[in-house]
Amino acid sequence: MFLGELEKQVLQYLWSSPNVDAKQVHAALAKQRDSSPNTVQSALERLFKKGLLSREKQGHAYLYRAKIKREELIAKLIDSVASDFISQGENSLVAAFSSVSSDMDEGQLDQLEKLIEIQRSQLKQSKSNADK
Amino acid sequence: MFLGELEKQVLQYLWSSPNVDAKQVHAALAKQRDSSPNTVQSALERLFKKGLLSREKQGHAYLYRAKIKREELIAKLIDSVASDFISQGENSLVAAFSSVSSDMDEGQLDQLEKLIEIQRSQLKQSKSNADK
DNA sequence: ACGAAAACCGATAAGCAATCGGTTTTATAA
DNA sequence: TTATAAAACCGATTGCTTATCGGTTTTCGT
Repeated sequence: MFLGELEKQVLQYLWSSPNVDAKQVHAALAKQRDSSPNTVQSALERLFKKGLLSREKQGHAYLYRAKIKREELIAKLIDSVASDFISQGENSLVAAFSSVSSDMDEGQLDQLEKLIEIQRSQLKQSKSNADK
Repeated sequence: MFLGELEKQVLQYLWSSPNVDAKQVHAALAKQRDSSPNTVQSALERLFKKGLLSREKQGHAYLYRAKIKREELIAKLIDSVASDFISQGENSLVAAFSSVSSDMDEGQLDQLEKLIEIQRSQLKQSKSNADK
């Protein structure tokens, strides 16, 4: 999955302001880039076709929302670039991590361990919910 | 940074067999893809220009080697896709992992924690070396 | 210095994002 | 209900990048 520059900016904006129409997106992006309203429209349509946005008509215009959370998208992107180099069987997410970890210092490793703990407790949580 | 399909295959092969010339790369890739020798040449040149390969003349031909380890490349790719969505100040690698961790199960989290330990001991190692 | 081998150049095709003008569709207000 | 303004949609164009190779130039060894 590849995203162009404008598409990324659109997504960023939609995460911060969900349910906006093309006009509003264009207005918001005016500070960063000088594209015509139609160009922004096209990017929204492209993202919609790619399944990254949902939309709902409101009067004349569609209101767009990101269909995926920022973190989920990043995870997907990571998986897509990493899995090209990771063979079947290897777990690509863990393997990807082992690729990255060599650039980390102690503080970062600490943070990471905290994240793991958080993740563990969330798993416990959803497990007990599943058990009713 | 974006790599095409042939470029990825070339890199993969060079990791498994460093110091080979274009002819050998072409021969090796014949099983996976039906490209002319010149096409493979071009891919090698492109990768060389991108700084991903080094080479050294041996007789008529250059022998190519990957300039970067597989893990390092994956780490770079991850950083490049993730940093687009991560603001200054956030540490993008750790943030990227927080994005990925929600897709992980307990076993993966365990593996991950082991990797962190390994990484920690390597840091200690290089630290004591630095202290002479 | 000759000839074969390999590198390099240039042209072409294909795919995709960005661009935006122009046309069609559509929601509302008269 | 129909006119009209707003927005969606379509199509063409540009620019960038990989893949593709044929053909030419360079280069090394004999």
